Amino acid sequence: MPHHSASQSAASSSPKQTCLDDLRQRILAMDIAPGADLDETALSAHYGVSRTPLREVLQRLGGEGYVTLSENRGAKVASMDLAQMRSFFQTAPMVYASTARLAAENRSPGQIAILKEVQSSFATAVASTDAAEMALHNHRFHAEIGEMAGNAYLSPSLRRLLIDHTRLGQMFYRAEDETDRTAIATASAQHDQMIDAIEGQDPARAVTITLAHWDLSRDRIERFVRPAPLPLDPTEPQEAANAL
Amino acid sequence: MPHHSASQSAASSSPKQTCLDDLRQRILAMDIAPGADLDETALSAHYGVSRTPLREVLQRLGGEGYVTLSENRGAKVASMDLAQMRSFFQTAPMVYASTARLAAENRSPGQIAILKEVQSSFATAVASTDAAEMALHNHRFHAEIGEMAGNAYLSPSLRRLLIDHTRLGQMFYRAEDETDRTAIATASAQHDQMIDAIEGQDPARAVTITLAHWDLSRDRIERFVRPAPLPLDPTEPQEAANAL
DNA sequence: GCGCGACAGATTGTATACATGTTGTGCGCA
DNA sequence: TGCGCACAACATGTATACAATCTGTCGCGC
Repeated sequence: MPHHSASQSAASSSPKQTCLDDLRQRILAMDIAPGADLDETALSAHYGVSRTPLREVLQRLGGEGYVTLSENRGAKVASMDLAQMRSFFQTAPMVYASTARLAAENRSPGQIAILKEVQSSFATAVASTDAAEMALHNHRFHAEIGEMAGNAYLSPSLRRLLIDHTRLGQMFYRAEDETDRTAIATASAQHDQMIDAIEGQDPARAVTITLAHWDLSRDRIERFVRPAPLPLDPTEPQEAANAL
Repeated sequence: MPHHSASQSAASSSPKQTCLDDLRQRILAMDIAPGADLDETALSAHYGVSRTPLREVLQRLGGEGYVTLSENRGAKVASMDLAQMRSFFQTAPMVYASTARLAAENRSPGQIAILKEVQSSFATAVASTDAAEMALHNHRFHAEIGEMAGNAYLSPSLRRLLIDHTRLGQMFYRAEDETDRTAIATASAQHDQMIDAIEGQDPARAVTITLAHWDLSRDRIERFVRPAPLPLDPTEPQEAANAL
């Protein structure tokens, strides 16, 4: 079996780093399902590293919240049970808003440049309707805002949130109907507004836009979790029922 | 050199687990200073494990925020520079308050029992004026409230905050004058009140007490960072200057 | 005398072999 | 036929040997 090449540009880093990055990406893209076991032997063969560095990678992914480790029972991809969903919706707006505020206060010009580039990649993915790429670039976008915030005490929670948000977002970006496509366009426009607010060091506006962005995302996710009921009158278009 | 035995009861766990727990404890107690390098060979000899599991322990501590890892340059104990202090003070009240609210909402009876036991140990340490034990039991107390909150997205930040709060607290608990001793007694009383509020499922009260607890702690820490100036009139007692 | 480059020691990173523990299977027995 | 125990196959945990990288020092040349 040939090695699974990382889809990103990442050029010439060590095989261990490649493995780390690729596993993160595959988990985010739900290429590896939540709850799946990660077999050390298989993965080490796959990435062409021995088990020793691979296990270190897993330990690290464990620390970042991508996987859960249990003694003598290996690593599993972090699950996304419904009990956690409640926590997710409770916690996300607070952490996102705080991060946006801090990013607007502390951002450096170099970081603005990076953020714009990431957003450009995101827009490209949107144009090409590549769901996985959208979700991944959206992840990078928000992770970069986390970097700007420069708060070592807040970022661990932000990272944990973004993992599951990205995985949930796969469903969002994969959607095909017109309403969803509009929502994605809105989300992209909000990214541009966020860049503006952060670049202009306007914390209040950055928070406002971020919360609007969150509301949009939350609505889409909830719509997915609780999908449109079948129309009571089968002759009526489903869109109407969905609008409730 | 004999093995550094873990001071806690932890009985018969594996040497690797002992190593993990002991390193955490020593970092929290500032027995290993912030910024100190951790030598793999020396530590593996010290704990009687080989470098392989020791490195996994370090990876894990890295994920938890106890140490920072850099490529080909080993592990260092997480530093506590002044740039981060600002973030610490900004972030702590929000995270602590949110955690307290959730703990009051979600706590289970079994967890209440644990919390009371931890608080009992804390009170014992206070009575015996053992600074390191106070700080460690205080850590466990707040970590247990984090468990009660049961929010996987908030707890990473809480854990990161508690690490540095405990390290800063070493100074607090070590203090010797009457004012500080009163503050410690107040802190302990607040713990009892927090248990009450959480047990009674009163989120608002839990938050109020938690914020008061934070304010007390913050004042003590600031007092330490900006110590009392030498009295302009050397004949006057130093306490007066401190009161400003 | 100062700076630069090469070497040596030390430290980290990786691979492989082996030990330990877990899990599934099949046989025997009630 | 159903339950339980033993064993085998497999996966994880650990140790040791080796490779690669970094760091400090010495010596050479400018």
